[in-house]
Amino acid sequence: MIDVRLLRTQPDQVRTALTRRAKPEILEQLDHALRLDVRLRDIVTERDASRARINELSKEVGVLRRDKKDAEPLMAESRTLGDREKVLDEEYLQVESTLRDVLLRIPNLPHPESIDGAGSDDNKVVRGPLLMPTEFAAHQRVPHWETGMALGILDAERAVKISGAMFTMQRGLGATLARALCQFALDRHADAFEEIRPPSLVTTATLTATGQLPKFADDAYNIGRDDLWCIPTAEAPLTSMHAGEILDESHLPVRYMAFSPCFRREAGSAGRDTRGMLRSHEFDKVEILALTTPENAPAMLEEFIERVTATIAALGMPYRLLEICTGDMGQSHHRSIDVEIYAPGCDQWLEVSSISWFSDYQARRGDIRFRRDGKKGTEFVHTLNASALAVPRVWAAILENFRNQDGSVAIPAVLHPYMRGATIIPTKRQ
RNA sequence: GGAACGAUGGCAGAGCGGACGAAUGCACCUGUCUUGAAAACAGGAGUGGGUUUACGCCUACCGGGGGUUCGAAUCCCUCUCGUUCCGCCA
Repeated sequence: MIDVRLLRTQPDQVRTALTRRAKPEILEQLDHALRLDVRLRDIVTERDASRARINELSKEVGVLRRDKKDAEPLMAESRTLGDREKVLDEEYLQVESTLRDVLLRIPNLPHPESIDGAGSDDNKVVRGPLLMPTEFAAHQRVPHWETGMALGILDAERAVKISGAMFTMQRGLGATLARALCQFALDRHADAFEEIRPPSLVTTATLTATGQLPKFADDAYNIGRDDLWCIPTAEAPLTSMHAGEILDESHLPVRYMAFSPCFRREAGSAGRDTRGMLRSHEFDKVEILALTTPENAPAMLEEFIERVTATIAALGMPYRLLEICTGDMGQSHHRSIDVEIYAPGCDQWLEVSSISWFSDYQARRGDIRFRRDGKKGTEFVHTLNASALAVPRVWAAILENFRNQDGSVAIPAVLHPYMRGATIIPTKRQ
């Protein structure tokens, strides 16, 4: 959530920043919020004054009563004020919830260094491609779904039978490989991040804090009967761990990592990437996350970029980094960098990690604050997170990059420790 | 799922219609004392909102929401969560 005070005191600054997002309707929302804010403050002022008078009266009534004097006129005045207050209260609640709803839908201010652009075509490659061979062999130009089926490690048909379209299933060494990727990613960051195994179902408040709700409700699975949501990423539960808390500065940064399943309805993407492992309703991911002070956030972003890049590079596949432009950034994002791996079989750059800095946007929604040592008052923390590794796309890229001439697939050396001795996924006949 | 009890400041724990933002203890901060520390003594200290150039003033907050009342931490209703017991289960 953006800071309503900033909007109130520096409306032009906020307007200019959000204009960069290239979505005109945002500016209308700003004006709406501004109008509601004015009205809300009027109500609060009148309501507080009324309360003050009631408090005064009730004290006087107490005194008169004790002295056995007539207090009825004061009581009558108080009753009248009470009636008025009730009316104001109702309007306050109504205006306040409308304002909150409007504010929750206004996106974050982009970072000054984020590049301007209208959509994904304007994203800019800022590093790489690295580890890119001059050319790929013909046997690498086979899409992973064909290789996966041929090797018997991917069973898309049965996944569809069990769960419907856009679900997938790995078997045998394919399943082991998927789990190995998780274990590998977790181990890469265990030096600095506490491992969490969070719940996969969370409350509405939790998904609101990170920004998935209320605006993107259609993208998430809702368990209406119990008012719970399936997490689209571990970012949601990890961020909300400290919701409503005031942390000591000395405890920052807080660093967590988690393996979790991720559930996405993929509303609006029907027909896209339907084959294979590139887009599905459920997938596994290892996420890293930090809560930090505003001044330490840029360094944390750099650290996240280096950590994720090093993890991906260790797998030995071609990759590049993209700076996401203002028009393509997610609602909560202040700045984002994507890591993509090249998959020669389907000839696509696959997004396997998104590294994001949310400034205080999520912290304000989730009410996550910190207190500076020896200082009064509180400030909102900054949140950052990154996919350490998104399993299915990396899995797919491995099947394409490391496919041998005979159709078998070599397993990257860094994963060998997690593969029960396997170094290759052999063809069925072997 | 059933029953009982509970939820108060960083923690512990009083208060059960009026002077209660809330006793007391611990922890914390600042003084005095001390070469320094401890102890002792004195004092200070919560969060949000509104208003003010500012000192400040007002307001809300005793798990959440609603009600009764001139007035609610305190009475009533309701929800959530916790503990214990029973049932059921991985």
